[in-house]
Amino acid sequence: MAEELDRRGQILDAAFEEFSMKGFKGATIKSIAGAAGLQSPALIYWYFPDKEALFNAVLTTHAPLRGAIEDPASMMDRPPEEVLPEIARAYFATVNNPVSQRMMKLLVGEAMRRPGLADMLGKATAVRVLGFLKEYLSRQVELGRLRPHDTRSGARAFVGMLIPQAMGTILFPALREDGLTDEAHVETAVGIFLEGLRPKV
Amino acid sequence: MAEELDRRGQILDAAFEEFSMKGFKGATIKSIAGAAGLQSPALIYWYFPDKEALFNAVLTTHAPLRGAIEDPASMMDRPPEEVLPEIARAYFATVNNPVSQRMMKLLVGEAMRRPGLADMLGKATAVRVLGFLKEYLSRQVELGRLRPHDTRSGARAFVGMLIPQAMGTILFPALREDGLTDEAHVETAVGIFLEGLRPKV
DNA sequence: TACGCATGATTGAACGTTCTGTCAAGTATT
DNA sequence: AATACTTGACAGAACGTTCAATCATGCGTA
Repeated sequence: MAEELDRRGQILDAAFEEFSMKGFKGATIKSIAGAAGLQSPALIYWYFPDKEALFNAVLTTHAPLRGAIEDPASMMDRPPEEVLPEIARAYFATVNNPVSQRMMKLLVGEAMRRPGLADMLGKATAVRVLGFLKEYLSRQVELGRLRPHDTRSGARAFVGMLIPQAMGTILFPALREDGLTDEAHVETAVGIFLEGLRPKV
Repeated sequence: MAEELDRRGQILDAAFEEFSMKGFKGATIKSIAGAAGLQSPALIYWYFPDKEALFNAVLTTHAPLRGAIEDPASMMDRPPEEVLPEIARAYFATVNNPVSQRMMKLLVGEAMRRPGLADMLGKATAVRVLGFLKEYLSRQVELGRLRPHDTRSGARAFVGMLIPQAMGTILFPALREDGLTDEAHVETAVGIFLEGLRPKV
């Protein structure tokens, strides 16, 4: 049978699903085994030493959470009118990816109770993205394409502007009821941001 | 003894602490009883029918989560240069309140796995705040104090700009390492927003 | 004042269930 | 026959919850 080929992968997939839906405590070895189509939960212990190890394996397998920024270096000198919408669209693309959605739910839900995970998540994602954006904004200020400002703040402001719309897809469907599309939001938000930082003449 | 007066309150406080730290599944009746200084977990069942009811009681007692907006009606006609920083500061004030922090951790952590709670949270908080802001921005456009734009987007952008800085205090301490203060961020972010929506001459 | 008693509050022990993790025995494949 | 994998049964602990028994307190009655 083709589907029996990778038992480990089967278990990992089921565990990912279960953990992201119910959390670490809420998902049980039995429910994971059931979701994986195993006849006995004991089989999980053949592939993983314990529940915690399975959880970590799930985390690291799906970990990449590809940075939305493809080629940081090449972006540095391109104008913000091009780069910022690109970043925003890449951001919404990952947010709309079902696998990424599950991963975010899992990470955020669990990070609340695992300071170590929160720290990792913060450093790996937030700091890296904000860090790049800060560098980029500073460079654009240098080039005279943006008004001088506190780029730490600018970076936060830019990614932040996208967050409520993203939360609408992940967590609060009620937010989407006014019908604002991602694309429309990108245009307006990026417009406000660029206009707000346009160099004075 | 004064502290023995309100057993129910004692249990609620302990449960709030435990639930917010460990989540619904992670917090046990025994650990809550211990935190409340009870000799026996059984006593909890004198005051609450079961664990779920205790959880709901915690939620509703601490529920208010006071809207950061004091008097919506009076704000509508005041200029954005005044109103927006006020809202932003009120926002950071609640974010820096330890009780609110615990409540947010509890709500966010649990909302990931309780669609009903997520929906309530979305409607009660997000939609209300965004709704008010949208109205306010529309009114200011009407008054000619802001450039015409999609105010659904504008509202999201404004509250969003504050979120990354807020996450730094609640979830990702690593974010604060660059030393940006709330006040500095409010000034820069509000500045970008206002400049970005300044009416064309 | 003294006594019997109702009532709310509290306790330790116990119950049934569910959980993680183990084990010996099995099957298939090489 | 040896190895890799799979299974049902099971041990031990922890879980939420129940229960009978106890305590403290105040009230009515003699």
